[in-house]
Amino acid sequence: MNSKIRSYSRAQAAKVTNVNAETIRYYETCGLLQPPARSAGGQRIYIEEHLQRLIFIRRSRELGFTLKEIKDLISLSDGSDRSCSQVRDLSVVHLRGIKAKIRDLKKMEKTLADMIKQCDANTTPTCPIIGALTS
Amino acid sequence: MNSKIRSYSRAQAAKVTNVNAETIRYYETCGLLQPPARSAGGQRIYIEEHLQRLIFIRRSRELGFTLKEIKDLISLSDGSDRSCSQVRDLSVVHLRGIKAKIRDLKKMEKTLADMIKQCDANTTPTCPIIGALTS
DNA sequence: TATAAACCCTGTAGCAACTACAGGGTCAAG
DNA sequence: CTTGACCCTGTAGTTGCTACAGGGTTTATA
Repeated sequence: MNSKIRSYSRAQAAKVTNVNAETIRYYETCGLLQPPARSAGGQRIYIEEHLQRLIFIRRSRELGFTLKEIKDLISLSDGSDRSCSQVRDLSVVHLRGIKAKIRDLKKMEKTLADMIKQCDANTTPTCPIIGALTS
Repeated sequence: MNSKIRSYSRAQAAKVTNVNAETIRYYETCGLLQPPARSAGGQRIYIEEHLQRLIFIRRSRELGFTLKEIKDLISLSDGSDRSCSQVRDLSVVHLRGIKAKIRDLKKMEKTLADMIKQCDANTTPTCPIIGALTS
């Protein structure tokens, strides 16, 4: 027993999660990150749970989700008083959007891969990347 | 012959591309969209090429790319004086990022799909979505 | 062909999501 | 017990839009 909980300062949390230290504070004011405990002197003390959520937020942002959408997604897992059918409906909506994003990214992926192949073959690169997402 | 080029007002372009009319003007000031021809009265006249680029920009934004990154991607195809190896290197970098995004989205997709299945089975949803992108 | 509705122009101001100070307090290593 | 690295709050700046305001243009229609 006696398992100590590892804690982190803001700078440490920033380093581990790769989220800017100021941004961490911002997410707290937005209600995206639950306010952490404070030291006697008033400094924030983060734990693993905060780090996990920060990583989730960062990766979701990188995938083009808005903070509102991320709040929505988080609320699916934070035990808020939501009925099973509400969870289902919200999930279905987001799942549709995610599938569309995967489709678009795969088109881009193919276009770039082809472009690299062309370059490797030393043929003139026509680089038709715009076409990838217009059809 | 005598094939007429179909042209569009800003509002028409906005409707077709699903990009806000003000945003279209913004992209022009940013140098993301080439300035279109103007009517005698000074109003912008867009053609197909503009619409294609606008759709590309919108979809890329939805996928989390910054305007700078999009400018970069566009420059791969606009015949700028870039060497084949430069095109290759830029493509490789972006390809890596795109593959990572696809991986993350697939994790989210699986998590949400599982959640929906759970809900359909009427079991208590534990909704572990945060875990999806933390590992 | 007059005239009104619907659109466009530029410029500027507002919003979301950060990011970066300023001016001061806290903490821990030496 | 000091000194440097960090933290606090608040505010101001940046990016990427988005929405006016005040005026000109276009077009449908009477």
